[in-house]
Amino acid sequence: MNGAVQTRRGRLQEQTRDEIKAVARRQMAREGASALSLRAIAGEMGLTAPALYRYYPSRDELITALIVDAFHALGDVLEGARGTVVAEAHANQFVAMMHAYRAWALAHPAEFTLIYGTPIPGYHAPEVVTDPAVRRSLAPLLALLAAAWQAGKITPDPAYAAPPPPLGERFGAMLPGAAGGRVPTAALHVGFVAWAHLQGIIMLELFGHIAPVVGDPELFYAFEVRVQLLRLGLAPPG
Amino acid sequence: MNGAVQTRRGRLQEQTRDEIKAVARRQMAREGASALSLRAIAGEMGLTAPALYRYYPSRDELITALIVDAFHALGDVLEGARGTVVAEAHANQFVAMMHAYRAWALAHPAEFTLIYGTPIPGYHAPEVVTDPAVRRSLAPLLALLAAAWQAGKITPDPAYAAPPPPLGERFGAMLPGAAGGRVPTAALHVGFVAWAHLQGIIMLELFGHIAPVVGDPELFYAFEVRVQLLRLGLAPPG
DNA sequence: TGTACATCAGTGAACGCGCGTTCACTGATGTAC
DNA sequence: TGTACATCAGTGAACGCGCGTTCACTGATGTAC
Repeated sequence: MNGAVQTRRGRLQEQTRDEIKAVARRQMAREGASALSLRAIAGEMGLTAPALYRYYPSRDELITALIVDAFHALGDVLEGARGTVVAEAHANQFVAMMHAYRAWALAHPAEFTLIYGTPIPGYHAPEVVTDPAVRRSLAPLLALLAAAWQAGKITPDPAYAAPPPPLGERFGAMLPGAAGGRVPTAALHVGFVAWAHLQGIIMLELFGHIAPVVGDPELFYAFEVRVQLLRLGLAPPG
Repeated sequence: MNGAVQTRRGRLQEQTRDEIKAVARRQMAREGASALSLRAIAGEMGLTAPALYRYYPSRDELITALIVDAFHALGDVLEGARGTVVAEAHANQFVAMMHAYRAWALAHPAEFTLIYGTPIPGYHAPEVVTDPAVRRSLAPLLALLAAAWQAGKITPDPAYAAPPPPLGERFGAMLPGAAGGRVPTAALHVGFVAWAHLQGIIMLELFGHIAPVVGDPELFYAFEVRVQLLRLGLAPPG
């Protein structure tokens, strides 16, 4: 019985699947996410295109795998950044995570574009597969939010004191079941907006719309990260 | 001499060029900006592909024309929205313009994506041609900012009181020569950030990352527009 | 330990498709005298 | 007003390319007795 422990062939399969994804990522980095081509990947691996069908049933499923991987990579990076800062320094954790977020996006533009850029024409991601990956990617940020709230370190910007009720209801569902200390709507709202703000700026920077205006995108971004600390009411780091 | 006044053939030329662009826009709306194809456009017009070379020397030049048009369309929409509100009501103008901005993006996702989405692989926009169009698209917003400042209606959020010097220098160059009443750095900074914020949210919404979280993107956006009024220190509309 | 058999990775040819661009051409439209 | 000529829009065939996917196949790897 070839049960939980992997058989030799199984290991090789997985290894090749990983190599395919690695080559695909390299190729996306060069040509952009939408230029992904099975033939080119196979060529670079010294294989013929049909061989790839042993590993992925279609181009779309390969794309899905790359998307899932990208979300997980982002989540790992955020978690890693959080780990470099002592647990009590919530503001410093936020700063570290959001800088890691941007750094990852700049270092892996194709993967970032794959998950947050223009959807690839003709491809539609199966949400059942994608959804857990999305959640995982943002889990470290939500965990920080919940921890900081529980520690009494969050005082949402007054502008978010009373969001209209329909928004309030939805934000309540953001945190997984028992994830946090009943984080209130305003904190979730302002947290989501802070993420959207920085995420939006990163997209704009990546597509060339920030640098021409501000000159130094890194400095601009760092400033905005600190502004988000104010919005969250997290004391800025010393 | 076929001087400034157009010859008959010239008029027909321009008419056909416009039709090509219109068909291209329809096609982008269906298949996405990167699926733009000369053969498909020609087909839909009842022509063969080589015929298009009478009107555009290459696919890339057609794309450039579409980009320039999109920026101008956006600028026109903003200016139009501004015109629907009395000149003294700066806050109301801002609200009207930013809602028109989003409405245009949602109504013309392909054109919006063309100018603010993932760059089309293999295409690089000639900045000399593109740059004036970009400026034109944002001119109405900058004009509003300058007018509101001159009227003493702007009090930038304290967070933007003292941006780091390198940013300050750059923002000074945003306004064209004699455009405004010496709008100070802080106002330009907060204005640019307000634009980036809303622009980023629109991109996120368009690519499907807002609705799943907030339920009602329109409500969410309207809330954020009003928050930007606070950041600008523009009294919110009654 | 050795043999017979099943599994499976990878090949090579082919299908049918679409792409941008070039070229020599036809036939209609406009111009000059 | 009529004729000769130049201009130019559009055609059809072709070039060379790349794509995802299918199919019957070969040959190596692993398995069972």
